[in-house]
Amino acid sequence: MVVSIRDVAREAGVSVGTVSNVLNKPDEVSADSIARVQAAIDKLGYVRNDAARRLRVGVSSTVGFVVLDGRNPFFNEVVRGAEDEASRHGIAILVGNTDEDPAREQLYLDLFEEQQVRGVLISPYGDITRRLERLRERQIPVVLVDRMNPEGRFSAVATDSVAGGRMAAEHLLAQGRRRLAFVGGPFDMRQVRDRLDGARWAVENADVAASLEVIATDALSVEEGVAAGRRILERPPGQRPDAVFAANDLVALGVLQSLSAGGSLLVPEQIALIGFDDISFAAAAAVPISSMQQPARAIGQTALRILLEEVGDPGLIPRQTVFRPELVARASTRPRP
Amino acid sequence: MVVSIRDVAREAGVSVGTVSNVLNKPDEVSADSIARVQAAIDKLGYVRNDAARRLRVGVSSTVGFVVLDGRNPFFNEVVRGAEDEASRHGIAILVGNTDEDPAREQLYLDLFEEQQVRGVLISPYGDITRRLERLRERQIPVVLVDRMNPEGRFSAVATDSVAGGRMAAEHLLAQGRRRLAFVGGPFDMRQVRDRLDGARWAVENADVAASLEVIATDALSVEEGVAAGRRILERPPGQRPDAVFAANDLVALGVLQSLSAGGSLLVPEQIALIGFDDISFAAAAAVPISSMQQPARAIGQTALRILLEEVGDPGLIPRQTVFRPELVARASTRPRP
DNA sequence: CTGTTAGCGCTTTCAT
DNA sequence: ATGAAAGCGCTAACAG
Repeated sequence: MVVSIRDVAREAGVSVGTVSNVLNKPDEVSADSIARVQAAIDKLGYVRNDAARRLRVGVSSTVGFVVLDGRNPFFNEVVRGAEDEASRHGIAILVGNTDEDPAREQLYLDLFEEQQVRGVLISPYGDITRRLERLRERQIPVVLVDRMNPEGRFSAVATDSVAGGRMAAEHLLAQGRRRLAFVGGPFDMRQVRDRLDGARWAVENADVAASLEVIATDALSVEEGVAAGRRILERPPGQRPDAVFAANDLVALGVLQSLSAGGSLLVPEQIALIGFDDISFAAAAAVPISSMQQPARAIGQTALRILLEEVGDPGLIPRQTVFRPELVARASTRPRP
Repeated sequence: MVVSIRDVAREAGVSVGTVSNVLNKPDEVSADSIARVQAAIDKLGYVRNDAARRLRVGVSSTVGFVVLDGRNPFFNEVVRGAEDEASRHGIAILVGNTDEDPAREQLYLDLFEEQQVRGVLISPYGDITRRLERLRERQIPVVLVDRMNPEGRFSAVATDSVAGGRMAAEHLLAQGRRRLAFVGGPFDMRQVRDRLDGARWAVENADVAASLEVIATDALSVEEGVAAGRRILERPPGQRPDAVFAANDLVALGVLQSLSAGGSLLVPEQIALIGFDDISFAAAAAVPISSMQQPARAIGQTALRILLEEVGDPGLIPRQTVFRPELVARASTRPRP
């Protein structure tokens, strides 16, 4: 039923070694052999058994990518970037979604380890340095994505979230806003803390008197954004912030949705709004949303490139690649007339 | 360096067979052995070598999912649904993006076949029945996603695109629109043809005199939608359609973006607009976009469930599961005042 | 350049 | 209930 390299060899009238060489080192084989083996492969419909190959060689040609939120277009762009780079090296990417669930994070890491993936890209949720170190002991390099690794134990590719938070808040202040609110959470997500820290710094070091309150959410989702927006609406108008910095665009979209429900349209006249990531849907929103742009595609590409370099040379010193976010100002933070 | 079942056996003072049994059939092993093997596993940090296991048993615990467009939130929801179901069975999903490229479609199918995945979910682009049949010959079941298989050779889970197209057009007609335009393409995508066919049927069988023109795009993307919208804008106002049915929400978002560029805001007053899929961003658009909702999550779940059933019983007769799309009417198709 | 052959680590008989 | 041993399909080392 199942065609093995043996069958191909018999059909082509050569040895299994030759067939293997045709597959792996064609230049060490005569043209004649190549032709006959190819013919046999086509005739028999042979497909190499990757398990056997891996058992022998010890590594696979897949890279695992543990993603924080598979429904966030930002991450999909990052994956896309990694994929682009991977396909150039004949590598496929196995994507595992954790949805901010540590148990699933574990599950996928275990799976990848069993599968002896060539390397792991991960946008980590909790603190899993230990787990990742074990992977590396097993010769499986790890590159952190969308998150720095201050201790420098792992290579990381990310955007400078602190700078991004600062720039976002500075932009709001420059537009004349003074009562800022940061909407986001949970705070055990490093990116969230960093963005808030940056914003806080900007407010504290501003030339003008301004305040920053925190409106915490349970996740970075549209739904949580909607809920946060409602909480703002419930307040008497005088006590509302005059600007909202959402931890990412999904939250921003949610906030916008509540704030403009019923045609009230408070944005940007009464409340300015800025998000983070600059997903493509931010520009198409009811009120085009300002955002801190991250080079998502480039992040994915770079991460994969570094990963492959570490595969090639395990002794490589981990390096941190930091992209600078860029302000994309749109209608949602236009100054009041 | 790398810990094998042999090392565990030695450490625990049992044979490799027993270790294997502890791992796979714990009830055929004495409690004492289980305890000692467990201890040894923990101490040594043993991780099963999936390649060896697979070589022996012949199947893996992954399912491949060949996706048409990884950046379409609709597909991400479908993947999510499949993942939910998969994680319940200890199965991981390997996602491959084709971006409507037949070559990449091939590539991923080859890869999955080499990897002996447990089964394949696929939203196919071209006609690859032959290729899929070969997979099935190799005991790899295939379930089509988001696309029916009229010949009934494969199980399929999809939304009734013809009905959806019909309902969308009927809705536009009911809002008093008469000059409809279908924006979408390419037409070798089955879903696109079906949606158009449904719309055409509705127009031809309407009580009123109405027309339907086709504005073809090269892909179902926001960019292509933008381009199509521009072409509409270039016409003299009298020759523009008074309603646009976009083949999916990405295209609809693009069309909306051109039509409302420069603050002209033709939607819905002059041109009504409806999309397909009801991705979450449709509701948050500049003008909330009406759409034909597909139960994306349920589609993914169902597809995976059927796939696993076919894994268990390869003789199963293929079945077609069809969901009915639901109209979600929003501002973009509000009747003219 | 080609053929022969030894395992990679695991599961699964088959004895015991 | 446990141990011994065969062998899954492949690659790489070696001999020719």
